[in-house]
Amino acid sequence: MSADTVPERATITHVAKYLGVSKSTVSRAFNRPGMLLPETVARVRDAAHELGYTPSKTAMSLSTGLYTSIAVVVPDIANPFFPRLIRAAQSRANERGMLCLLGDTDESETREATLLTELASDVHGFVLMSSRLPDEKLRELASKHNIVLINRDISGIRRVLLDTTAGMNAAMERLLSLGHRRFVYIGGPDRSWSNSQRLLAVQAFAERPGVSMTIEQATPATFEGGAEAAARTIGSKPTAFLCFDDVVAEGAVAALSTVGLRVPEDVSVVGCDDTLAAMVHPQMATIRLDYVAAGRAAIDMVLEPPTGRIPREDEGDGYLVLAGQFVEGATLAPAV
Amino acid sequence: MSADTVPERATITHVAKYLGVSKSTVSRAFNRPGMLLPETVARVRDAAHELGYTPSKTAMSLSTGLYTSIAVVVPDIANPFFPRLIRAAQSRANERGMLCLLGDTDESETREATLLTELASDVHGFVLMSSRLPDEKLRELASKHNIVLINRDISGIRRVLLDTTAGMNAAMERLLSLGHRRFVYIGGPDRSWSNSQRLLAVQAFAERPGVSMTIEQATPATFEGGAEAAARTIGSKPTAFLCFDDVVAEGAVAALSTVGLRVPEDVSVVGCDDTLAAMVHPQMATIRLDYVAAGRAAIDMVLEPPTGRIPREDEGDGYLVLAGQFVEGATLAPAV
DNA sequence: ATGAAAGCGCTAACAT
DNA sequence: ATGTTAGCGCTTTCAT
Repeated sequence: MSADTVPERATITHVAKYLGVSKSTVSRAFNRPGMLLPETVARVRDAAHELGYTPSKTAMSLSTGLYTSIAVVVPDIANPFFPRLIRAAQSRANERGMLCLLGDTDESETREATLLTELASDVHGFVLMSSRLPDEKLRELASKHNIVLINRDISGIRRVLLDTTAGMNAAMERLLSLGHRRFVYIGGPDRSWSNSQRLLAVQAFAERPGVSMTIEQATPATFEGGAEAAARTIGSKPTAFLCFDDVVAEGAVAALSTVGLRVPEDVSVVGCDDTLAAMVHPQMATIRLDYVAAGRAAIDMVLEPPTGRIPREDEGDGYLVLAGQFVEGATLAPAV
Repeated sequence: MSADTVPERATITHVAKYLGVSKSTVSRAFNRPGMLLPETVARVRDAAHELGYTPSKTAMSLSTGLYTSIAVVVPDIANPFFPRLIRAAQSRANERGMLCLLGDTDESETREATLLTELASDVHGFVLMSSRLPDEKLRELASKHNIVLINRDISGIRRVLLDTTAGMNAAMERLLSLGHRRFVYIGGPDRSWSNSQRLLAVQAFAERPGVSMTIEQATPATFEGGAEAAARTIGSKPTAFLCFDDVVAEGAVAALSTVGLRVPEDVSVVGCDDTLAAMVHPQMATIRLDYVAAGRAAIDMVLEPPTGRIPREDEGDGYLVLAGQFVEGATLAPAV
């Protein structure tokens, strides 16, 4: 416990010498035990255990050209949208014998690009969550590297999409049946795929006869941004708020309360992504996403082509849409 | 974009041949540019750029014995306590030219131990956040590997502690001055250092004359667990709740509301860790932690001894306590 | 069934 | 200032 030097790490050579066998034998005892006498395998394994030998993945990778980690890249790990996705990815990666290298780009495009090229020669592939890179850049990168996208819809690049359209529609339908007519949508990041997708659903809904829809953007898409955006919409006397995500939605609840409007008695509020909804009071109506399936699928996609082959554009494969589901909450009530 | 094969990755040899120089020259152009003619450096860099050459960290590590990633290990990345810590660590690691390998152990002791030994030969060191391993096991591992702990207090092992004692005391003092006398503490995970620490503060406070303290445990330490635990304490007619963390606190708020008690009019509630507090309404009083300092410090500690030297037990060094701060919220009011 | 030797991409003495 | 060589820990032909 108070050693001043780190004990030398046991290598394959140590084990080989210790046993008086060749390095190949030791290697095979782990990778191709079938090639060896069962008894030899046992002897090697025992010795390895005794000496505390663990194969160096670094050396293995260099020798085989096969890499054991997958880089998972996110714009901001503290955004509650990502942790569950990451957990699912990491868990699946482990099941498949892989490690996850985490890259937080701090919302920076250049940081993301740098990360990609720097890591390219040392990972099996990439899972890019909500990438901030432009389409063309992503296309270029995907042609060189093994890349899977989450929540970016670019044809020709393998991707998994957490689609909230159906969930949003269900939520709006429900609000309509509760008598709501004057809606507000508090949007999120401009360039984000999730937001454009949600916006589309909302705009289509706004075409309904008798429905009015005020659109405001939360900048940034945080609690405070949501609160400010919500405050700006109060003039339109809305009775129902749809929000980019749960955090923005909580901000809206706070802003409404500030001007004396209670949720759900006076105004109904719906969040999205189910990040906070189940951990707040009153429980928020939201759109639930299948984070586990998404994270798993992304990892399976990166692992699928042993070589980082990119599917041709016309292939239906390499493309997965997971539909989010509307879940009721205590933030919903009949329109006043 | 629809290539069926991955283009061969450029290596140092390609660049060397392309330029008609030796591999050493290419290597030096990147690592010891001072040794070369400025013009040579430029030529090499241009060629490298042209060929799309990026040095392989894998090869570099194998050659130098220096590893470029730090393993960050957490029991559950979806627990909101960790993401900000991870972000800070990852950001600091980047500043120092390092990568973060993420390990989510899914609360499993064995998984954690396995991860440690498997990764040991391929990373520079480990940051173990809220490790679930027993003290002795941790001591043993720390004697072999370069390990830094977050929120585990084991003498002889370098560690950073997010101490909430002062913050809890301030919170309790504040509640006392608001006239509260009948308290409840909803505790968290049994074996957790954070919980024992909080429990200690609470128990000391309970000694105050006139103060009553009911202690109940949230199992698990989630929204639901918090709600159930809170419900069990209502018989003691408490007016103030202290909770293991913000999530548990929100659960308590929900449970109180179920029995018709409003926060803060009837009961005051204080959370901990500031994970949710600023994103919910009403804003929760909580103990704010310096996640950035903690994450940074942990990385700096792993990086500090170029060799993974463990400080002797009597060294004051390798030990950092960061005191959390009580922050007011809208969940506080005078006792009824 | 096992061993010997070459090589993965890079760095670090040791020349020159 | 640059080139040569050996070697990091492992896998993989190719022998035996």
